[in-house]
Amino acid sequence: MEIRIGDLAKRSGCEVVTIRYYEKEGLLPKPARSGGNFRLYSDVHIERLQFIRHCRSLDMTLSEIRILLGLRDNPAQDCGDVNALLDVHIRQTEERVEALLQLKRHLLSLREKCSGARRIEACGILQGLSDCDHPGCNA
Amino acid sequence: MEIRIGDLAKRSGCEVVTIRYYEKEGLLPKPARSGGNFRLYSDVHIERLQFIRHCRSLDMTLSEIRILLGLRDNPAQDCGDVNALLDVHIRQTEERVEALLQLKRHLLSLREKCSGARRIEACGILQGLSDCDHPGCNA
DNA sequence: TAAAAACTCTATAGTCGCTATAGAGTCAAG
DNA sequence: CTTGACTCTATAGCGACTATAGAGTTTTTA
Repeated sequence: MEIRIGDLAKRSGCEVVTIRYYEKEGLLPKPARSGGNFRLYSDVHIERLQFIRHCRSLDMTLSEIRILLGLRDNPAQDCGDVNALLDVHIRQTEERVEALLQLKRHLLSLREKCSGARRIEACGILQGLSDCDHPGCNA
Repeated sequence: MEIRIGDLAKRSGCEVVTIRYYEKEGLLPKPARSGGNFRLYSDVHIERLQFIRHCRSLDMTLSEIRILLGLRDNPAQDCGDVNALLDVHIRQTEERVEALLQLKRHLLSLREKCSGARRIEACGILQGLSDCDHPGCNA
């Protein structure tokens, strides 16, 4: 059963252009072509694209996904590398959550500096933004 | 007191190229030039760049910062817009934290599928990544 | 004083993961 | 047989930088 790119897009929940982009990036192998030069995809492509999209939904980068696909294509290897990649990814996610929570605390404290509407020149928020406290800044 | 771009970079904790980029983007006004065509910055530029860097450290986009700078340059206006911009930013931050926590839960459950090192073809993680459960995917 | 090192200049291309556009070709239904 | 939906390639744009090349300027060192 061979399907065209539009059907593959619907099945996988991503855009036609994105599929062509994955092909250009070497994540999806080049499919067969019809007489009119349309791409024809088979089950192998469908499953592989779903794998890619699932990884993307987990916020993995395309180069991480490239690595996982490479591992997947060599099934006799040890899967310790897969675990390691995932562990790194989990740790990065935790770090980003921490950074964002810190950021939010900072934003909330800034927001408290202006209680109501007044003139810009008296606004505590803008004044708070001028005071420099970020790393590397020697003001 | 006029300083050159390298000193401004050190003071503000950002790179020389970034300062030139901000100038090109209209966030920093064009500075005076020395006889040898070097940029010469004054206190006004220093303070403005610190404002920009502080906003960036709060993860604001350059267009948000452009708006804040515009408000700052018109001090007679009402500062309700500043508050509104910040409120939107805080809400976006909360949403991103929520999304990342969800993501982390997903990654952790995936990680549990592989307890130790075995052959790739038996690895529960890669199999978990093939099962498709993300929105829009009809697999 | 001259050479070397450090700094600055402009202009251009690359990063990532797409998204958008233009202009042409292919195919199925009315 | 024409309309409309689909597909093709190639190219440019997004945001916020980063990197590079090649030239000019200033400061330090010998």
